[in-house]
Amino acid sequence: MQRVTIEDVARRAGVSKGTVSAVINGRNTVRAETREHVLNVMKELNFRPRGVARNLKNGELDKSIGIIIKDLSYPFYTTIALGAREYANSKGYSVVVTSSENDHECERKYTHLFSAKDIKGAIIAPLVEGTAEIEHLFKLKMLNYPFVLLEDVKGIQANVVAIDNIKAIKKAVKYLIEIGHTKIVHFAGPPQSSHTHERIDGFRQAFSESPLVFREDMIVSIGSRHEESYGNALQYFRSRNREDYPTAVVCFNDQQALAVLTALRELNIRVPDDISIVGNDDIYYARLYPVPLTTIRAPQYEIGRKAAEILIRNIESPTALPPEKVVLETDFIIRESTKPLRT
Amino acid sequence: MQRVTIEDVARRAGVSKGTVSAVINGRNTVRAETREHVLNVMKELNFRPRGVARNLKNGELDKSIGIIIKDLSYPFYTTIALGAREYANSKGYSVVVTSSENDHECERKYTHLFSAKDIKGAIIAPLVEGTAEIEHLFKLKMLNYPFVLLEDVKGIQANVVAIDNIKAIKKAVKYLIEIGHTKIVHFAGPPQSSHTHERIDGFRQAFSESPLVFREDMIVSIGSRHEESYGNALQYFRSRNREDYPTAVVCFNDQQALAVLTALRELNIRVPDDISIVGNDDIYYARLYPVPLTTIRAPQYEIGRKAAEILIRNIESPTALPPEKVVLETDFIIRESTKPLRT
DNA sequence: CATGAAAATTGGAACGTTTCAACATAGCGA
DNA sequence: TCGCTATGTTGAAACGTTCCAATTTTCATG
Repeated sequence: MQRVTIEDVARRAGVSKGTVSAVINGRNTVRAETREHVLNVMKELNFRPRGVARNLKNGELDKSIGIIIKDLSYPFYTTIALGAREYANSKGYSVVVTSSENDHECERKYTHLFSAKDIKGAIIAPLVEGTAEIEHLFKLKMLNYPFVLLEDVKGIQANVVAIDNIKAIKKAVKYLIEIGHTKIVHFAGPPQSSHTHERIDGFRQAFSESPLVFREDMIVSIGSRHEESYGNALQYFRSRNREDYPTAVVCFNDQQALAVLTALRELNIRVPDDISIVGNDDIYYARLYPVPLTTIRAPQYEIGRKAAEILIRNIESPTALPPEKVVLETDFIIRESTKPLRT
Repeated sequence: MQRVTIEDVARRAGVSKGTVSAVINGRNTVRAETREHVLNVMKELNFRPRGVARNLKNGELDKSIGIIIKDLSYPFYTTIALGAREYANSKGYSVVVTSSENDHECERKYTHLFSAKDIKGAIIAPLVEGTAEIEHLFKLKMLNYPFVLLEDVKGIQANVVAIDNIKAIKKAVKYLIEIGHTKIVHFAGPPQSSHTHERIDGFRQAFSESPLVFREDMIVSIGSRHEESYGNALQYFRSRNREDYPTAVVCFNDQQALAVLTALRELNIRVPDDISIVGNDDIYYARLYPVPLTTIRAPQYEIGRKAAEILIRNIESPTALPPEKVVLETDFIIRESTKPLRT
């Protein structure tokens, strides 16, 4: 079955291609009668004009950028997308969002889609599991396709907008130590995120810079998806005696922290009276919780905005620009899920 | 400044267009030396191949659909998007998401973008404020561009996947009446959503089918964005005496309900002891709240999946299909934010 | 009815790639 | 040295639109 083209419509309607084109584009040079007739034929043949061919002739008319995030339902990422959207809109760009849902193949597929569709550039939250599934990023470089990464990826020179996870976690842990906690645990995130590893490093470093000693069992990998972290958290606490509980937990992110809070409620462990909890990201919903979460605030909106700014600068530059790397500051926000240890 | 084309690269590199094309596409018919050289020239000229031209020659290679939601940070919509994504992926389609953020102009712009980029079809959560800002939908129809709406839009024949808001709200209100409530109020949503109007209607009808009488002041429009609803809710309760409080509130959606809960906490009004609260949508985060929200569960995932199914059927059909309209059932989920009125 | 202006229509070039048959070259064995 | 392959490279046609100068048709007017 062949694609229906403007030519088929023209032939069937007994007019020229030019006229059909004029109808499609709503030009007022067409007699009402002719227009009607052509529209009918279009409908009859179920003719769908090929956007691609229209664009080709017209040159660059649309300005658009794409974002590939990891998890469409995690507000951290959608807020970044909204920040990017704000800046992009102010420059006349449209923004389309796409989510890899932690699947490498999807990430690859979407970078391809973007360049194939002439989306002018991309902001990518890259999956960095293991070593080198970054073939597709090299391909983008070959095509001189502008992109900005939201996490550093080893082995590739590229624009990056990131946050200083190590510094952020260190600050949180040091605070907990200051207010008297010694039995502190880090619930770590999924292995395919560079955030996970950086946060673990920060946790370690905080200890090595304190009088306390770090032990391997202070790092517990429980994931960040709700069901998973909820289950793991339940199991973690159930499998040990009350006196072996940590007095403070630093969570990988707020989503995980909410799962942990849910588990603790289930177990009748009070926050912050029995255990202090620190989140990470400062997502919107964590603020609404009746015990508002102490957390590390990542400037999500700002991350998106900055990434869009760099991206658009690169898109609009006629010459290749040297890669930029921006590290944004986090804030440590003390709310009500942490409190000094009673001694 | 002219666009750099493959021809420029070829000329500068002293080879033919065909060879440059072969390099770009990683064909192994090119001598390593030649490849290097061409790549260098590409970089030097900052040559970005035009995806559009590549697609034109190749015909239909990509399968992709787009979704336009209203609010990227509201989980109700992202969950729908994930449902659509699941089905679409199973059929080999990519999915790009876009958000109108309640702006008509954005909605229009994105429908245009999708058809211009040959995204094969769209799922649209339409803004239906007032009467007829639906020019762009008619344009899509003219282009025989396949789309599915997530709310009914008056005046246009189209595929729709929706939920029965009226029935759903009636069920909730009747339940509240059954368990003894008489002073019930509906906090209504923003005017540009058809959900708002349908839910108001449902509320009214529940009363007209009960012994109780409906009064206009039972409908209070407080919006659904957090800051706005939070502020309005605070003001609502502050501006009247305790004995005039409703004993139950039916909220427009869960996001609004969470804002109301926050306001009530602020005012030391207990839920459900002083006031029962019913949400709507059953978003993920409302479940985590320590007083899990009684709510009307919209089958978000299913909505997305069904919409994608209809959309793809239309995309793949060579002939125009008659519009389909699907209404999905909601569940009324009783959790802990409602309780019988003590008498 | 002839005329000229206005309105409507036509058709070929152009957009920037890919494709592929044809051609050129290099390397090798006899 | 001469074929013969295998390997590289070329260049014109094709993809499906839009554009626009040229042409035809319509219509009002005297």
